[in-house]
Amino acid sequence: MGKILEIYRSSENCPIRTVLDRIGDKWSILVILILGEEETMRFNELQKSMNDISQKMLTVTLRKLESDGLVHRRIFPEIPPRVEYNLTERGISLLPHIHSLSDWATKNIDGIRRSRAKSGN
Amino acid sequence: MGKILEIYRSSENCPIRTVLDRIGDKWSILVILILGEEETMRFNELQKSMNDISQKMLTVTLRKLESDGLVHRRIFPEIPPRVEYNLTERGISLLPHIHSLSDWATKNIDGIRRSRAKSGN
DNA sequence: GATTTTAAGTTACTTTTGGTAACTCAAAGG
DNA sequence: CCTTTGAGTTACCAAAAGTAACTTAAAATC
Repeated sequence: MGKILEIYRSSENCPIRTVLDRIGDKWSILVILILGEEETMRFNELQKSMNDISQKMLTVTLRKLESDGLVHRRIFPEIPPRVEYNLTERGISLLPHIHSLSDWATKNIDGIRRSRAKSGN
Repeated sequence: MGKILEIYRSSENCPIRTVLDRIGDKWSILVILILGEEETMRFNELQKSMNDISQKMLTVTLRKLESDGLVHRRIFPEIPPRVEYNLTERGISLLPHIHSLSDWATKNIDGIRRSRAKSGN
């Protein structure tokens, strides 16, 4: 029995699940990757660059990332409002791991699509 | 504008999203990590080691992983039935990336918990 | 000076995904 | 003949994600 499995069994306090439950949602990883490329972005810029996320889901996603200390939110007291987002130190430290995942995805997507087709999607 | 963002914008065929939409669900990464440690496991062994997944969700998760060619399913024609699961080559090639993510999670969990507490969870 | 535009959200509502509990199947054991 | 066993289904209920319309206050347009 490996170390990871033992941690999992005490599932109350399992770090991996605590973290993955959050960034394992539909949009978080995407936001982190985008902010990793663009440094600083405003709300609408982010939304356009994701191109199919709703305002509500972007708000929810950013608030979660903010509360985990992965993304920083800076409000300018202007009208119309201006809010800028960027990765925190912690968010930046997560980037390479997500990049290695997305590199894997790019390399394996053809094989995966073929598998899905065989099994009737 | 980086390469990744351009790929995202053509979101129909984006490899990263196609893959993450699947393994970004609640249980897939967990199953992959466990099968990475135990080599071969039966359905009920998997369920016990996850400790709070329902039969239905384990079935659904395994079927998706199978159809992506990440997990192999071997049925023994016995009664009561016996079904053994293990990672495929492709599944094994994904393991190190998931491990690096979970190492990050372990290192950062304390800081993340502190952030969450500050923001009122 | 009334109307529209603008950025960054809310709110109320619908649809999809996840979760629970009970049921199935066919043979072996008591 | 009734229960147990492993690997699931099925029918049902709750939670998360998605949609469309609304909000807010100033500045720009008519």
